[in-house]
Amino acid sequence: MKDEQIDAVAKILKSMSHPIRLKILCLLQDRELSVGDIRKEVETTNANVSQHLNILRNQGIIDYRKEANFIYNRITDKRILDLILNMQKLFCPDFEK
Amino acid sequence: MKDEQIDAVAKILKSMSHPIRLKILCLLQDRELSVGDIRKEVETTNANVSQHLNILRNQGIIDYRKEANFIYNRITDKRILDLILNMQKLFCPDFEK
DNA sequence: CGAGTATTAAACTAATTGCTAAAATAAATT
DNA sequence: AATTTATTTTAGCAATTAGTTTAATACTCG
Repeated sequence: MKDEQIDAVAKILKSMSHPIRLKILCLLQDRELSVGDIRKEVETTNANVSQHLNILRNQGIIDYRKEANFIYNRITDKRILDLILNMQKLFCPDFEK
Repeated sequence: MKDEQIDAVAKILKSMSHPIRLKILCLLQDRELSVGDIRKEVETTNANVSQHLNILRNQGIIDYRKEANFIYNRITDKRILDLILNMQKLFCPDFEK
């Protein structure tokens, strides 16, 4: 890897390396969810979820769609889905896909 | 992924998400290197390299072997090698293996 | 042993991060 | 229009992290 690529990948990993954000990404693997949906799973405040989503958005990992007064989030970067899948295979002994 | 697994994986990602540490891991993909060897590639101080190596050691990602007054570092966790390979494939368009 | 090299540890500063609470925005419902 | 629901933004604080410098340790070789 070139230095630029290393910096870019490190940034991506950094944005994924917070437990709440990693969990959000896992939850969004196969569906889209609103901030409130996520909050129910993650045990924190809406504001906090919103902030973490923002970090993932700024990194270009997720995108959203507005419907009524809900915002539905989904993963846009196919490579992230691939990476998460790989991590599940590697680090979760009981993972099957 | 279970919450425990998420926390564990997040910790691993965090330890890999610093540019210097990610570069160290790339350098160690197929060989072992001393602190001095690494410093030459990474453009920082020995003390700084040493600190980063320590973080990776504490995370159980790398191990070392002592010979004379050199310490040779290598990656011990096969899964990390796998993960790095996957990241190279995903994020480095020109990567072939 | 003593000089030189490699590595680690400690102390400190500066910068970043994570979280909470509160205020602001936006849309739906009454 | 006022209220409710959902989300975002802001400000502030505590905690963590990164990097520099300095000192200490470990080992080799002459």
